[in-house]
Amino acid sequence: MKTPLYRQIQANLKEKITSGVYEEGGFLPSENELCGEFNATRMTVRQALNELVKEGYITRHHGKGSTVSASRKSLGLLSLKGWTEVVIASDRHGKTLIMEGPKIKKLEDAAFKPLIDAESHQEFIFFKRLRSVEDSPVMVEQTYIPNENLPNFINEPLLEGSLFRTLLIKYQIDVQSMTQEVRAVAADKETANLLKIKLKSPVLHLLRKYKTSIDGFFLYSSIYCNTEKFAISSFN
Amino acid sequence: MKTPLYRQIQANLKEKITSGVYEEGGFLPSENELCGEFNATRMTVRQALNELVKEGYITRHHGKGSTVSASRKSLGLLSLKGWTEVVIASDRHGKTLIMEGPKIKKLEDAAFKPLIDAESHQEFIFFKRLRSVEDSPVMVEQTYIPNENLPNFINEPLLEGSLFRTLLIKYQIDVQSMTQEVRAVAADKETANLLKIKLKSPVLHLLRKYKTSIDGFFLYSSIYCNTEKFAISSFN
DNA sequence: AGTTTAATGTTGTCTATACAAGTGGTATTA
DNA sequence: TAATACCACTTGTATAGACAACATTAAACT
Repeated sequence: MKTPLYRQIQANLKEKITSGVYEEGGFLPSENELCGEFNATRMTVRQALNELVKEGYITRHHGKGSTVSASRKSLGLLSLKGWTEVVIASDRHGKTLIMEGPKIKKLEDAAFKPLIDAESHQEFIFFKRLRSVEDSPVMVEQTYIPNENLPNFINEPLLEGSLFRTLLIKYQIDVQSMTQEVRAVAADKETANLLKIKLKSPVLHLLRKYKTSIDGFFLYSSIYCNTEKFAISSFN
Repeated sequence: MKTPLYRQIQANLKEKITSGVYEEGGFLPSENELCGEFNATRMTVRQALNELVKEGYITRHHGKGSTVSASRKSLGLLSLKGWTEVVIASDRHGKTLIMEGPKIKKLEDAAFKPLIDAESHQEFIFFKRLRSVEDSPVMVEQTYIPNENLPNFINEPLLEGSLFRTLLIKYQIDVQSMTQEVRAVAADKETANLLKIKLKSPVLHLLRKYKTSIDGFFLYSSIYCNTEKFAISSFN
């Protein structure tokens, strides 16, 4: 029932990366050093590092070492990284405006139906956030978080404005993977207003389901994104 | 210089999956059986299997075995799988119409510039294909393949109409990973005509760079996709 | 019959070790 | 000086084995 060692190492390193202990572009300790630090063998450390590669946090360099992933000109939103990390990593100035919530709400959005199993009866904590880069709005995100075992979540602000970081530090919930559906749609009136674009402009629509370290605990997110200035990038 | 054992196993299994030796939804041999078949240890076999998971070909089930990935209602195009595998896996009837090519062409499309290093002087084999599902056009794809060590490629048809499969079987080139940029754009005249949608309808634009088992051999692809009927899905 | 227990086969995690291969610096050599 | 050889350190690949956790089936026991 306890979390595997490599997951612990993974979460520990992720925390150090997102908190800035390991700087962007800088090197992580070598695998052997990490073995000592965590009392694990190299294969176990490597498994943790490979997970971080999959999530886009680090890059490995044969013969040299592992570096914290460098900035990318397009925002790496198709990867797992949360907004905050993405913006920091891309050397841009990002702002988040909370338009609505947090508040308790049922997940009635029909678009989510195919993603959800039996949990539709649940209550969720709801967010609606507008995110900008360099003062131009880029995306509108609606997030649904199951209202379970998250004491005081609604009342307290997010750590450094980051949802993922708050879940990791305050509640030991590590977001580990995601599935999503991607569409190009015409912006409706509200979305167009928020993003300051014309009605029916093409916007990217992302429908996401996040898997976490807690079994059965999923996050849901619906994102409308203006890709005129910033592309969305991904890598396998 | 020889390819690692786990890559060989990976390519071998991929071939068997795409050729139907292992049926969709069915089980692969167990890890221990594969160990015997390939004369490798379990860790090596597991590395091959994990790669196939990353590429979306198989799913692992603790205590049961690995199955060939089940059909998905939305087309899993954000994953690595090629069009042919995706359509087969989604139980739909897909057709591909070659609009232009194959022919020799330089890669002058400015959109690709940020993806390319020093290879812009190269000559490429060019394709333009229109792809339909159930007789409704879904995407237009322009593909650029370096014209190196691919004898007779232009003159002979693709194996079962699949580019990836042709490269794997005829030339032992295994497509292993991909980076891409994703945008929502308004359809231009030509694209709208091909996809049978209104001018300036929102379409998904994907700009891709595929990495292969041959060092320095990359494929490039520009895709316009109508997501009204079919969503694009991905998973990490 | 229905339930519990045991056995077996599967994937998941982890240890310990070894050698190959890429990188960068230092010492040696021509 | 300039090229070469060597060394130390890194990650990549692979072996061999062990135990844990999960799933399914068969056997044993009410």
